[in-house]
Amino acid sequence: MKRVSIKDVAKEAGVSASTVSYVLNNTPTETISQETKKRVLEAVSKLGYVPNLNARSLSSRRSNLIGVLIPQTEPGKELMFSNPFYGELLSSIEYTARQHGYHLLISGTKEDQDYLSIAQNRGVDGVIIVGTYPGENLNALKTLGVPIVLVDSYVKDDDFHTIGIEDKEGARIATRYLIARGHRHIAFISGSIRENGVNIKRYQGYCDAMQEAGLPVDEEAVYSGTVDYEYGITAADQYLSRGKKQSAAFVTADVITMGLIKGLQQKHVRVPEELSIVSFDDVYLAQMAYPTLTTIHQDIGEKGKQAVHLILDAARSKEHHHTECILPLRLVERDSVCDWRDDS
Amino acid sequence: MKRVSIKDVAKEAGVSASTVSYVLNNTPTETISQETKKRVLEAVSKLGYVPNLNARSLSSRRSNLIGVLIPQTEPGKELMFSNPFYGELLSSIEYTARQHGYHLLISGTKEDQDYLSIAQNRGVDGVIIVGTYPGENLNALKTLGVPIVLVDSYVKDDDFHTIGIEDKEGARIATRYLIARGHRHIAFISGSIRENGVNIKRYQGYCDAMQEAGLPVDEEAVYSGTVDYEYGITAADQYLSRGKKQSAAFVTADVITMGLIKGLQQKHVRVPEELSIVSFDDVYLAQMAYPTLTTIHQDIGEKGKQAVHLILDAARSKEHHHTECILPLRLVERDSVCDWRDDS
DNA sequence: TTGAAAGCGCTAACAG
DNA sequence: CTGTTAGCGCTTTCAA
Repeated sequence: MKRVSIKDVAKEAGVSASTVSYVLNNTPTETISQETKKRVLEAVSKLGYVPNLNARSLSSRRSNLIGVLIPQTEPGKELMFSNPFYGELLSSIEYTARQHGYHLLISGTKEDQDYLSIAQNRGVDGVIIVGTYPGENLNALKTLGVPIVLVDSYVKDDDFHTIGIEDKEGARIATRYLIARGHRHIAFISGSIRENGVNIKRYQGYCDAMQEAGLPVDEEAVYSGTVDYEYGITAADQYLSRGKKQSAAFVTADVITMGLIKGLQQKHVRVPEELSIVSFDDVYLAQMAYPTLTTIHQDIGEKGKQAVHLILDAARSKEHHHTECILPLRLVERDSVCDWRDDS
Repeated sequence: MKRVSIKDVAKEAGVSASTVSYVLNNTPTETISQETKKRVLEAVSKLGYVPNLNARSLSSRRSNLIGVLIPQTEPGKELMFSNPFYGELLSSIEYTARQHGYHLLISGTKEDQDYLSIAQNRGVDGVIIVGTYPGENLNALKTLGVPIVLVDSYVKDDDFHTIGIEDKEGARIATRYLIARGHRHIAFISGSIRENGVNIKRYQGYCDAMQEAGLPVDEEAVYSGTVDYEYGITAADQYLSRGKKQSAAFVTADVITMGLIKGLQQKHVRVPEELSIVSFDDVYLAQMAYPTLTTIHQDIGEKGKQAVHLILDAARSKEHHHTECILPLRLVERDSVCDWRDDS
């Protein structure tokens, strides 16, 4: 029950505490004889010694901890996983971190909350921030002096590394695809369109594709709410009450699409016959859906992996050149789109 | 950039470091004058002081950290969130912990990995373990000397607190419901059936209900695999290759059911007309499914919340009486079940 | 009501 | 090649 400390090990092995430390950390500047090393290792396993990482962190100023900030989608909501995207991303981050001997300190965040202290508190070695936050909050984080990776944010700042995807291009591909299938009235349905967020880029891509094809962007065809299932249902209602004017929609998140389809089905509107949909993300939901979702695939696992690597690399090299990583996107064709045909 | 420490605050306020500590912790044994308190607080906010929790943990032996161990469903898989159940549970745990000033240290675990050290390392104040693990691994955790909560495990041990649901009863309710709807050949489809796991209880509940009704439990009607979408598809294939002998199935996880339905749809088997399904969990998937899932609802949010409370209470009271918390279940009727009618 | 001092467990110069 | 020493930032007796 009594914790065994480095001193106990030292005593057992008949060496000093620092020697034990050197052996355990493979300290490059010190060189220990095989004999001593062996004795120390034996003492360690005999006593079942496990280093106290808090103490280590105190004196060495590295914690092997990575802080992860996941946005709470909605202020009122307590759950951060209303979108499976976060779960998949977090999985990948956790796995990659663990491979490298790092642990994860996770926290959801309320908009108004000062998440700076969370990190500062624990002396994390780096912070991964998912989503878009107001700039002033981010600025406070700089004072931490550790690498910070922004996932899916277009905040440009030399002090932050970023990892994202070709949001605009993805939206363009999606929209073009619908146009190629004969659709001319195409809705854009997304979560909130915020400065430096992904949705504004996707909106631009959507507009670009429409304009390229000489199609007007109708104000009424643009739906914006929150990134969750419930909003999808709401959007379905709005679509119907606005007169069902589009034959296709580009939706910026699979989870919204799920709700949209559900909402439409409840009103006996068929997908894709009456509304073709190209979605975004390709989370596992996309295959579970009925119909399965034609969607812009992003490699969420890779996103998480790269985020961790950015932290580790930055921590290692100590250089402060900002790195930007953009992952490619591709369209996956499934069953939520059909050709447009004139019913009138 | 330079971290401000308690000493800086002390200097600024013209008091000693210990006084600052007293003020910040509201130490009950010490009593500080309003005047001093005010000066300290002013200095804190002026300097933007944030306590270093590692240091605090070192000297006070509490870390305000809760360790959470999430099983990696499959040895080969790197992702822990193949089942949205974990995401929802973790959300709730995180939220509750944060409300109480605790942070979460999460880790996936490989079966063979010694997750003891993860916790020991960081001096967590408690550990929440989700799922079933081999007993010997758990025993090692006892040496930590902190409260441990087992979620969804039937390991009985005075050193562990447990939180779970009425698995057996839930299965009984589900199976009885199918029987009441006229079904006589009912499949049981689940993840691996392990000692002390939930599925063995659910299997028992299934058997009980069958026997009560005088129905035989057919070996061939029992399918067991892994708790994921892919297995559901596999189970669909098996069901067909074994001759489609059952008119209904009780499936022990919504995520498996999703795969099952998909697998059946691919083979043009209709749900519920050809196979009625009662599922388990009622994760958000259940409503997204087509058809929506009739399923045994469990309150995942409550489960996470209680898990955290068990830790906090145990840490506070220092008593070591084992607490057991069992949450109720109920059937939610949706669209994946219909009455049996004789087609032959 | 406050401060001085010891120490939590570890690392990192610096000696030897 | 190894030990001594001095902290890391905080809490907590104990004394004043």
